[in-house]
Amino acid sequence: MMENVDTPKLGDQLCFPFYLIAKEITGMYRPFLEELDITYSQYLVMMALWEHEKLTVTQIGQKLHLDSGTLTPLLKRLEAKSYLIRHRKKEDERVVEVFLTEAGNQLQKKACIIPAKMQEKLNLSENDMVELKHTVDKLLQIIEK
Amino acid sequence: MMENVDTPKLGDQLCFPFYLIAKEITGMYRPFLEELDITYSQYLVMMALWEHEKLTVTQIGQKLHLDSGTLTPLLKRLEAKSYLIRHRKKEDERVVEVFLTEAGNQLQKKACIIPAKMQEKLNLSENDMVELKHTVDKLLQIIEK
DNA sequence: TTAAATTACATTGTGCACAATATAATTGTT
DNA sequence: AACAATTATATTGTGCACAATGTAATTTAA
Repeated sequence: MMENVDTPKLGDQLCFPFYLIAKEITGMYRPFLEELDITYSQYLVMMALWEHEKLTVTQIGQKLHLDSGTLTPLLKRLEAKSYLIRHRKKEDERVVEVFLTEAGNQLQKKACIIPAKMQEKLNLSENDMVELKHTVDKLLQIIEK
Repeated sequence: MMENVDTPKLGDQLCFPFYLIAKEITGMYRPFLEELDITYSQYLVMMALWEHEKLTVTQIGQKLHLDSGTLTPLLKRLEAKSYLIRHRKKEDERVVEVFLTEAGNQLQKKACIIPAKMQEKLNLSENDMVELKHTVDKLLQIIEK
């Protein structure tokens, strides 16, 4: 096993399965999210706002590991759909605060079914789910060291 | 645990850690791949070619789970760097064959160190590595059902 | 208190990823 | 042989993801 270590092969490495899984999982979300007219990344932002209601761009970036180059246009699209409002803070005009709107709050109710739908699609036992989450969180800690 | 199941939260779900891990891992490859002047996706294509030398666009797409909309421009960029050559098959002009060039073959020698460098960066025990690969491959099978 | 450094976003440019559509060649059917 | 269906790739358009750079506001320090 692992013969010919000096040739990088698709099947040998950890990176490729993770790349694939991330793609496949976001693909599995797509049909559900299309009904809400949002993308997967937009869903991540909305989840952050459902938990906090008001966040600065920097705070969202820290939570999602995204920079302003990604977030600024993404937030503008969510604002265009009126799921949130952006405006600069009075006390410090450098920071842009992002507020959940009523429409954004309503969206949460539609989104509630998504986790259950996904769990159904994945069809993992509660046990496998917990184990997998544990493994993955451990790896995340290592990576974020 | 898992209180308040009807609100999708970042921390509760499997999708977000996988999204993060995939991003972080490709980010870890970036400095090594920059030395070869290729991106992570281009590295995947090159790995496929190092194993086979000649592949059609469809075959590459099947291996990497990518469609022609992604592959065509990507392959053109690799061709511009002269790591591969594309041309249509004589017997069936619909299919484009992709050939590894000598420069592409030379690139493999530079790439050989990458897996070891990555393993070092991740700093996982051989045991953790095997266990993780097993978990991940199992999930991939479920997803690809 | 003014210059320098830092902070927070925005902008620009490159490169995926994928849906939808287009095009051209081949294959299958009658 | 002629037409329809299929196949393989290309094109177009949208939306991330991220590096590099720009800009304006704030903070720090001499």
